[in-house]
Amino acid sequence: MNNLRFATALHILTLLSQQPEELLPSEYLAGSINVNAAVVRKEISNLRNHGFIQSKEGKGGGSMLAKPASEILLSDIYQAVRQAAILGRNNAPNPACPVGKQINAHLEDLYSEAEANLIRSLSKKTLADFARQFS
Amino acid sequence: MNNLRFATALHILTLLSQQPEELLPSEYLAGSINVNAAVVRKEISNLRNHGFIQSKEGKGGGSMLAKPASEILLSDIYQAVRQAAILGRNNAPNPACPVGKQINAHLEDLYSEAEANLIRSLSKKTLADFARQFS
DNA sequence: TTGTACTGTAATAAATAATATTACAGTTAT
DNA sequence: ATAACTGTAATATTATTTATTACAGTACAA
Repeated sequence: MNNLRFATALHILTLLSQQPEELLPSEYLAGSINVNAAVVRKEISNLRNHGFIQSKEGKGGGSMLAKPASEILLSDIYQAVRQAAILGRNNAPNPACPVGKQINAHLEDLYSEAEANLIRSLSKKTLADFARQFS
Repeated sequence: MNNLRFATALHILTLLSQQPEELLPSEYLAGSINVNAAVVRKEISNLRNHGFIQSKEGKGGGSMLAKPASEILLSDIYQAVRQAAILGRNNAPNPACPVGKQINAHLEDLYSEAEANLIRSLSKKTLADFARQFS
């Protein structure tokens, strides 16, 4: 997660939540976020697959929220853009070493637990809570 | 944190905690972890700066824990290798947009809160707790 | 006092990952 | 038809991470 995806996704969703009746084009969203429109469209595609957004093609098209901002948890957004374990990747340790042989299993346990805690804490806020701060 | 540093650091410290009286050379540690010895020495240097490890140069030298494993919290290790916010980086959004102008401040708040929760959860386990699983 | 086995550190290279750019076929409104 | 969009893929660029190499410095031990 040393990347821009969470910030980008949340930015997109915040903008959409402010005009929930409007179809906003990707160029407009990209202009506010200051990234390339193709990047925005790719993230929108992901968020759409997760059911947060619906889009319309063609002239006058764009994207809007597919459900109320109050029903989208920040943990849902996190999980939609999640790519790797929160505490990082593992090595490929030496299986001939007693520690090396077992460490990845124990690291995985630790990572899942830490991530479950993170998700629990993010699930306490909705997109609506986050977006409300901007009005 | 989409990297190997947390896993590497915890692996080093686990090995050291198993032979708390011995000076273990970086080549040996690197062999168990299966990374380059220079990488191990660099991480050791960082962990030493944080007071977890002491090293001895020269023949017969190596590293050992500088304090009991029961006094090293997993959150301390996390903080020693931490490089970026847990939820990722921010964009450089358009300041002409009302959302773009404010979003980074709100993201920072969210990141700090999430990170504080993570640290709290990691602080409940010590290196000794983690290493105990291997015996 | 010399050889051996280490550390500490830096410079560079290589590999991997993330992002930007470009392009264009397909869709819809007018 | 034309214009304004989306969806998606291919490629290029940039950034980040890791590996490699090198070597001066330190300490032990014969």
